[in-house]
Amino acid sequence: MLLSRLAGVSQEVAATSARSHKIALLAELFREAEPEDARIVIPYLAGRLPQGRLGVGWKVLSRPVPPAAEPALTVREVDALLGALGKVSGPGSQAERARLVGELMGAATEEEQRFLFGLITGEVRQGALDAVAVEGLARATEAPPDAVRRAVMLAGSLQTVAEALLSQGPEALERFRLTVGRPVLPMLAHSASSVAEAVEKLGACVVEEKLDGIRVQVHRDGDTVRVHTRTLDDITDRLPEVTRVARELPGERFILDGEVISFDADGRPRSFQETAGRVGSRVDVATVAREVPVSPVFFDALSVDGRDLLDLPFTERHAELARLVPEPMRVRRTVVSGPDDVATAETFLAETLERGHEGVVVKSLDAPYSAGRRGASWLKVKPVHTLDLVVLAAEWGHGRRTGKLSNLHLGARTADGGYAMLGKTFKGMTDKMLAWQTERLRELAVEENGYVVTVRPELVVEIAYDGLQRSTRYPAGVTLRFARVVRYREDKRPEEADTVETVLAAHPQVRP
DNA sequence: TTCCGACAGTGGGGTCGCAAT
DNA sequence: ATTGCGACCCCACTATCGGAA
Repeated sequence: MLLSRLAGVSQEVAATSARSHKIALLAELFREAEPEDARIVIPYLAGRLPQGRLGVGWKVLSRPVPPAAEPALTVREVDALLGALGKVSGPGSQAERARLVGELMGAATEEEQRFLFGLITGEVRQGALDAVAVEGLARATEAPPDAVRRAVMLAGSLQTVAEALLSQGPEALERFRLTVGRPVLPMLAHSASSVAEAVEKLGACVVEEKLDGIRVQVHRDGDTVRVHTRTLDDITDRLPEVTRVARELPGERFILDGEVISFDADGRPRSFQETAGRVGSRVDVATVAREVPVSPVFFDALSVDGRDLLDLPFTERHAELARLVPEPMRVRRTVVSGPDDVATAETFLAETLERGHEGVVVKSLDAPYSAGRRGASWLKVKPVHTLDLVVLAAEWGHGRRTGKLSNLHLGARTADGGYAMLGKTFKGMTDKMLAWQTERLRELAVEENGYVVTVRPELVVEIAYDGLQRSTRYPAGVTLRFARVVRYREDKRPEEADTVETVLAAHPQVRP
């Protein structure tokens, strides 16, 4: 198949807003693809590269290359070139990668260049990623969409399932079963604004502490242990403690779901930054493991002794977990009988926060383990802090926010009458707010430099955030975690905004 | 007809590792 | 040694479509 056909469909998909039409367009192309092309075409149209990241980014791709006049590239040629690109390493590799990119781009037409750029930078922006591609694939092969989704969850990738489906038809789906050693997509939680709201939605439920660490899926098959992240990367080698723990548990074959986190000498959780830094270290793991040891804490069991537990209610999965994993290595929890018993949940949340944790996850007692779309049976609840800050500058947006001032630079007052920037946010704005702030900030503009428009510090905005963290980037030595706009405070003058001092005082455990 | 779940898009900060300067 | 870049961790929120109620 020619790359130009693919790039053309991608454009068509981007041009329509109707999901049903996107699915129809994708299905048509998938039907055309030869089985050998499917391996490439499916992920490309889902906006991903089969070989993952390449070590090539926006910087290298932005160098202009004269486009080819006529489309001639096949998807298989592109795949071969990108495969070679991903393997380049060592001294001189950046130049070699740039050369290969130039070669590829020079063989592509203008439309193909645009598509390749989006594909490699991960910004396809056609309004159709995995979920829509799954629908298209189901349509093309006449397989039930739910069965395809489940197979994708079990295979951990759309690509594997697509290849099997297109070459063997719908019967191929039955071969995708839960297998110890092969990671599956993890079940995720939605958000609720209070435990009362969460318990109201779920009825009888269990409330578990939410640890601020790294999600892990641990597979043990005899002496072999593998540890995977939320995105299914294999991080076994970085976590010798987890391997040791898994080998000592009284079971030969199992899959457990949990979190790794580092505790200090007093048993209090260290900051996310400390845990993440430790887990991210690949060099001299033995040393960092002594300095910042991590502990696995489990909350679910997907498979025990060859038994697939995915479709069992949570209560039964947890019973299996409890047989296998002793108390301190399980997440603390409490059972709540229903909305009449919210007080139990609230007390548990307060205690959990007191112990230094992030919040809680409220889970339905009878829900199966599912990464598919079965509604929200896990709901996380975290405390939200708010501040009144001053807009110091704003950045022009991209994509659907082109022409709008989007990303706000947020400042708190300092003792000397100035402002210290605490971070940025683009979250929480409605289209109406976006239009309004673009107008208003333009009036206040004093300087424009590339994407950044500096303004007179007059606009006060209420910001919600999850907590403070240390920063080397910002002048106060701290920054807001997950800042988002709540509303503009036109009733407030900048002199009434919060100060750096009050921000720091609200988070005594975080020091610059 | 209205409501609501699922999805895509829009980016945030931090840390690590590697190559280039 | 320091800097720049890319890969991955963590993540919130809104708009929109389309099926469920």
